[in-house]
Amino acid sequence: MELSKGVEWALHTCLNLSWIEGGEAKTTAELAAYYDLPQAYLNKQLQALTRAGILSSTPGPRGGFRLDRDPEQLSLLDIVVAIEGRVAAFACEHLLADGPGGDASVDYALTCVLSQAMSRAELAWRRELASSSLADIRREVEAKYPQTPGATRAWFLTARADGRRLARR
Amino acid sequence: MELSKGVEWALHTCLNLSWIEGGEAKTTAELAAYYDLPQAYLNKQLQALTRAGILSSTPGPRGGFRLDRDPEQLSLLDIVVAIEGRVAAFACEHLLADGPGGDASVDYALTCVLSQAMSRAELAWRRELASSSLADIRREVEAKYPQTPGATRAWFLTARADGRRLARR
DNA sequence: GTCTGCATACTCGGATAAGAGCTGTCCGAGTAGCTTAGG
DNA sequence: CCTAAGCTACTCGGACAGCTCTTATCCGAGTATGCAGAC
Repeated sequence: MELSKGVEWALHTCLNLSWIEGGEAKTTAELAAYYDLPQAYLNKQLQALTRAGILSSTPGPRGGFRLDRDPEQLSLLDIVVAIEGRVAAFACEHLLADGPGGDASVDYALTCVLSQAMSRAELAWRRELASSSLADIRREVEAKYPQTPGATRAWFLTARADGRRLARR
Repeated sequence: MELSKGVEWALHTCLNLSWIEGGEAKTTAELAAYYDLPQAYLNKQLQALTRAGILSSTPGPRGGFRLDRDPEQLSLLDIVVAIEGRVAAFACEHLLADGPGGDASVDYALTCVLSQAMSRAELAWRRELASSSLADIRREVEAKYPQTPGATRAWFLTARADGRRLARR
């Protein structure tokens, strides 16, 4: 039970995109170069975010990705689910159905006490992630590290200038 | 991000063992037959539980596994960790260290706001699992399905009688 | 009858394959902008 | 000089391998039991 690395990348990339906000799209190459990530694989994650309606993409020159949702309305859970697909689903259906006195017509996810306990834990996890919006994170970072937004913006400006070099990676 | 099937098996098997309690050890074959599980693979999970000090094992004839800890002192988290090993650890260390202004000497797991948010969620999950002991689960099952403990005990008695047949599986 | 030694069968334990999913990579479809030729 | 068509280069998107971890299996080490033989 390990989270994909893509989740980490997606979270930080969404945060960076929320600071850009020039209405300007950022390419996979730029976003990957920021953290020195494999370009093509990050692109795969960005595709997933686009399918989920979190980012919007435009092909061709001057294309790239931009944030397509209000950070206030974008929770960490949205991002995690977009990348991971399904989340750890724990259900005892087959187990109890195959045991003595098992009944295939019963939904054991609802009756099994252990299954319910595991679901409560999973729910607590989801609730915690759903309670933090990207805007919350942004505010917290700005409070702790006031220079971060400006530094990030500046980096991406120079990156645009050096675009040709980045593309060679 | 999917939990091992072994977690589910381990939870139910520990619950069953807590009902047996005759001081008598149950073999992998018996425990596996109860849910019609692959014997050798369940054995692997039981080994992990033994290494974690949750079960105790005795080899040879009349051997098997028995619960080696007070159900009051055994949380669901203990069992999950025993099977899964490590739990979903989310840390942004390498990511931020490789970014602009990254510093290899900084522990970003403590400074990164996103990492902290993810840790809070994981903590909520662990706390929820740690708050349920096996004894709690047992009490709840006995309240909802009073006949279950007796039925389980009875099944394992006949299984002992039919031991030879089970071993052929 | 009782004790001792041995053979037997049984159970766990770790070492060993097969499959699924995550990780990483590459090339094609489509588009914006530049170039160039014509009016 | 202005316009328009074509070309170029750039970017996303999905299809294609490599690798780690989960799933599944098998055989060997060690032990309690039952039996046989001696005292």
